[in-house]
Amino acid sequence: MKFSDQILSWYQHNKRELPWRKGTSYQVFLSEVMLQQTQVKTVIPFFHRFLERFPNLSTLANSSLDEVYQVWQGLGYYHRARNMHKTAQIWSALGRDPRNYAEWIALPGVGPYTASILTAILLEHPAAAIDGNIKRILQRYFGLETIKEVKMVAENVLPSKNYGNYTQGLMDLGAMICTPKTPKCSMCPIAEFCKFKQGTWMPSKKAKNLKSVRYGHVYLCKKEDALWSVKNTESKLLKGLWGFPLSDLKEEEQSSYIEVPLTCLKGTVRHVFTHFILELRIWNATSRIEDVTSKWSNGKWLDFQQRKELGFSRLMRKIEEQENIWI
DNA sequence: AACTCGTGGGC
DNA sequence: TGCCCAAGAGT
Repeated sequence: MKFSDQILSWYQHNKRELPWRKGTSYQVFLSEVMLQQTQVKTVIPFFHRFLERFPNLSTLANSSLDEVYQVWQGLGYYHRARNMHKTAQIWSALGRDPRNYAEWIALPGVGPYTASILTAILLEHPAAAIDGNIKRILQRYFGLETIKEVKMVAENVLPSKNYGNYTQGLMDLGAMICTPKTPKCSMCPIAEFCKFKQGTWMPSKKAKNLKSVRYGHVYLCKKEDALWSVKNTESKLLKGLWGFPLSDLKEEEQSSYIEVPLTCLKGTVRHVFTHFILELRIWNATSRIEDVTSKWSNGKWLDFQQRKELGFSRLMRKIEEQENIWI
């Protein structure tokens, strides 16, 4: 049996029931954006929450970007929220669904993978989507090294129909059987001719990435029940989200960034990002309200209830959670 | 072409 | 625990 037929046959009997399968084009699109670099299990609650707030394309297109950030908060990679909002407006103005790969990939936040899989699932046109799962399966099965080889093979093994099911079949196989660590080869429908299973191919080792630490300071100023809060419009990291006044980040530990005698250190917080570790010192800067509010002048006094209505990053929520202890 | 961009699952 | 890495895209 052909490679693609084995995948299709396995998928028919083993597919996962996921909330976006058999959904509208808008729902499938939303799921694909949320799933970029994010596990299915993490996405599911966010997916439902998002649809509750923005049930269809036009409600999203007509919303404000801040509302989108509010619903997206905690999911990470916030440029996705920004691009989704833009794409919704373009798509909504178009008045119909994109008709092919070129129209999909022209949209902000839609790259080669997302454009391919939407073309396959929604249009049933041939398109070789390559994500982490599919790359891993093809590399193992055919013993491939470079991404160039993977792309060629992916095109060559495409079926002649059922492109959506075939692609999702590969994804499910990658997520459930052909996992990165300890794949379940005994349950795999294509183990017989797999070069990895046969032991004739092994993945090349990756250089391990050493995560550097960056240091900074967060300043909490309290007035009655409110904390001085600012929206990040400057740095790309956590852009568009709200938080508390944050110093520039440095490679070395440093004394307080603003030149005032802050003596009331309340604690530290460590937060792990993809490419670095952030360590912040948290200050009670209430005695320096003037300094802080003039340096971060575009802020607001927000109480707990008001902050709940805005998009805060997980990092800032972590700090906020312990506010009562610290202040 | 590397870097940047979040957060949490899972082992 | 610390570490890899997840349905990648933009620059």
